[in-house]
Amino acid sequence: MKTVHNQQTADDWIVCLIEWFDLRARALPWRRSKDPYRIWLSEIMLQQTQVQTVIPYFERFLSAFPTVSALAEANEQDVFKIWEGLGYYSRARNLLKAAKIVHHDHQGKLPDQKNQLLALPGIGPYTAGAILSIAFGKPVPAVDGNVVRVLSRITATAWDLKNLKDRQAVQKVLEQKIPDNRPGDFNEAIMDLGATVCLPQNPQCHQCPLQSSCRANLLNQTADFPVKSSSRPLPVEDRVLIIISSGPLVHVLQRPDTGLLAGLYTFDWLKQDSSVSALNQSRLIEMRASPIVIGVQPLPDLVHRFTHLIWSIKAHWFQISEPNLSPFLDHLDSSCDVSQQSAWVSKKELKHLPLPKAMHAYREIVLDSSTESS
DNA sequence: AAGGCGGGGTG
DNA sequence: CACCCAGCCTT
Repeated sequence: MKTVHNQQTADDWIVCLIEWFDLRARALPWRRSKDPYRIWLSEIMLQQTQVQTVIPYFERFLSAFPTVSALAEANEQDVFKIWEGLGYYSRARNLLKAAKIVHHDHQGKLPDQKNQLLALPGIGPYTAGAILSIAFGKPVPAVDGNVVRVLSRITATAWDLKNLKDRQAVQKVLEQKIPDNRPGDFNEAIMDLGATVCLPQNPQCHQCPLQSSCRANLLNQTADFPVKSSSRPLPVEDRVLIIISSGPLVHVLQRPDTGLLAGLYTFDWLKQDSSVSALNQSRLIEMRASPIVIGVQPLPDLVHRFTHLIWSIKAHWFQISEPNLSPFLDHLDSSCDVSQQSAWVSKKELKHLPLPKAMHAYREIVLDSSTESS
């Protein structure tokens, strides 16, 4: 029968893919066991984050918090410190929240039901599918960016990575094709293929196990799939960073618990109620005029690019004679003058605070400077 | 449906 | 530079 024949050839790629995975699967730390906690942890870290970046973080996190219950007992600052530099810090916060829920409501065992997994903070459709298939052997697809790209090319369908409907369409297709016997391997195989062969740019079709069944390849149109929606230019924020130190103490701020870099620490920012640089200059001049200022030195400029905006940072280091911010309060960002969000810390303490990458170069400068005894 | 949310690899 | 990565959450 023609339809039957077409059906079989249309799915030939699944067998080829699994055979390829048996030969070429990457050896990754989280593939050494099926411990649901480890699978879960790896999938959270891997959200929007490349494998090579995650590996050292995964090992370190697991050493610090070997089990769900160990994590559930941890405090947020310790979790943030392990997570420092990995980005998307709400993942760490949600992971800790979820660990407490699993510890208290599920006897420390990650649930194996999709709705219960989706109810945990930080677990969405992709991560639930990955955990269900890899840790629990259930035939549920795990549709990430790689999977959309690979399926878009195999079927020559104009799916868009960012389109939720398109991800659901891919999910639907894969629900019909995922093998009951090896669902986790199937999901990981597609992702491995996407990460090592079916690359976003310049896919290596000559070494692809699916080259003879991939419609985009046969049409010589791999560049047309998936479709990419146009992106807007990133807004640039001009910021002036003020590092204030008094003897061995440095002043830091903890950011609010929502929004950009929530819960992490930075140094002070110059108040910027307008983008007029002349105003910045006058603020700096007034601050420098304070009698408690011992010296001011310029620090290197820095441009830090986020996903949705750019910080263009100019920085100055104020050394003052006493740990007292009051002469500066009119000129510093107002979120700093109240409560425990504002703190004077020693260099040793500074080393243990979670700081975003944008602050790391400045932290190094502060830590490297010899503590000058006046 | 759209935008916020880090940081890094790659051409 | 642009693109995008084993996405999720909020509005």
